[in-house]
Amino acid sequence: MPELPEVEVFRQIFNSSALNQKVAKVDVLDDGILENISSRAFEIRMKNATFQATHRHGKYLFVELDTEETLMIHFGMTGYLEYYKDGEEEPEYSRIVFNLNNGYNLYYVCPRKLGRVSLVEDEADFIEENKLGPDTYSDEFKWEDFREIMKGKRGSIKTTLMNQQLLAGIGNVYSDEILFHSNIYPFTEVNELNEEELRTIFEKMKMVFEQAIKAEVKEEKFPKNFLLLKRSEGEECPICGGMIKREKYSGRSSYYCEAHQKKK
DNA sequence: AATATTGTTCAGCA
DNA sequence: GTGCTGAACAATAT
Repeated sequence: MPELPEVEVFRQIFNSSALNQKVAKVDVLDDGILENISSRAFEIRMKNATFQATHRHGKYLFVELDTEETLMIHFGMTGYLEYYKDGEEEPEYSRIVFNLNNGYNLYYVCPRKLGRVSLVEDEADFIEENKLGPDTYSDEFKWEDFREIMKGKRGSIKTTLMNQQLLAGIGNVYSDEILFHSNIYPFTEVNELNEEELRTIFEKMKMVFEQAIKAEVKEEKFPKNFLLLKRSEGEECPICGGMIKREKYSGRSSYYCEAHQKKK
């Protein structure tokens, strides 16, 4: 479930491993992952490039190269990165292998092949072309911006939070988590929420992301009062002891506490 | 064997 | 234009 915190942790792992390394050779094992570029062109243009810097926007990871291009990585629902010394066994479901000059390999692994990788000219242009909203964990993203985005919206708060064109980075799991800590029922209409409730959602969003990144998105390191450890019908709410319910919405499961996230 | 899972995109409809 | 729903994409775990 690579949402904003997972991608941020992937970025940090990338920074402490592959950053500043030079690509000796790239193997594309499945060209269905590549977007707008052939595997042959990708392999040629990546060869001898050096990874210079990383940025994240929402669920997207960007790696600036020393060529005039930027590597764009999106993880879909099941993607992740692995970094192993050459000679060790290749992870199952590897789709792209970056052989590096330092004798290590960086693997883009994606069992369900819903991720996308591409080379783009410019990160800012990519964000604009894809009409992505502001990154919700950026320091530049303030309460006033959030309030402005929510103004006049009609749909449910959960769908609105997950709309990448409004806000970049929140998916199914973390939208549930944010609303859980905000004491708000996920299918409340945005226009039914008052300013105080919106403010709470904004604050909890920052808190949830900060905690998740601090925990390196490892289950055992999460605060014990997090819903994502209890995503199953009938579990006990770690905040109030109420019952955790599940509701299907457009093919996705939402979990919430019946007792402290009441319908309006 | 059937179902749930996860993110994005798109078609069809109100 | 906005928002909702379901389907499609892929492959696995239960």
